[in-house]
Amino acid sequence: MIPDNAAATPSLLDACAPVRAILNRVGDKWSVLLVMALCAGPRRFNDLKRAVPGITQRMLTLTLRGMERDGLITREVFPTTPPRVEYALTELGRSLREPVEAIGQWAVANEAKIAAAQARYDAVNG
Amino acid sequence: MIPDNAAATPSLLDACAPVRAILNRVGDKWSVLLVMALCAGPRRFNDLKRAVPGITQRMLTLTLRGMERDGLITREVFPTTPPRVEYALTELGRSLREPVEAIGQWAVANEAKIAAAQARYDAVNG
DNA sequence: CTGAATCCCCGAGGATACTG
DNA sequence: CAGTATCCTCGGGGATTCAG
Repeated sequence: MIPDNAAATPSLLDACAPVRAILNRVGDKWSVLLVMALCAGPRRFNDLKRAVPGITQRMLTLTLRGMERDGLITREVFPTTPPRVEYALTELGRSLREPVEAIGQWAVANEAKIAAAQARYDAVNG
Repeated sequence: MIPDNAAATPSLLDACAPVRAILNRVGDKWSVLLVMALCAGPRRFNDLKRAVPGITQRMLTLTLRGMERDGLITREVFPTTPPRVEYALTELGRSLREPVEAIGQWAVANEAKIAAAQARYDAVNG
């Protein structure tokens, strides 16, 4: 529960509300992997399942649903037999790649520094 | 557990390993709020606790520890009575602000689109 | 004041089986 | 093929208490 003084300091938490919603998706392991998997073009359900090793059907469905709800991907059903469903990034979803890749490049660029810092920290502490 | 065919498709998951480590921190609610709280300058423990409404002592401690281990912040102890500990962003921590703010600006810029997409989705579905 | 330690709960998410 | 339904566990994280 938010304490009583929340109204006195709303700026930080409230201002970040929409940002955090995005961060929850961006920080989500499966979402990021799916965005990357969909960069090349539309893909089918089981195709994505194979492209993202380790994901379960459940999480694939849930993540795709969430991303579709956020308008990041589209879901197109072809009424064939067997059924066929294609997922594709929307313009919005593609535009998300840029800032996400900025984070990714920061991570790659500073990977060594972070590893060194961790090694230093672990050496001093247990 | 990663399935046996992990070795056959290592690129996607493995290439993202360091990135995901960062994303776990960037996507972390408390980490982001702490980075923002520390932007203005060094702050003390209880000062941060007040600045980030809703955070518990436990999570504040754990998050600060993690960020210190990653080399994002420094922890300086002043052997006074009562004890006094100041936390501050490192150069690395400050450099993280840029890509994080890129995400933030994307979120703000596309907030309306996302809300609209969600409203559309919710109108069609339950 | 700055933590460490403890308890506990709840929900994300994995495994499995079933359906249109 | 593309999901849905069900069960279950595992750990993140909140509340509380103790310590230096």
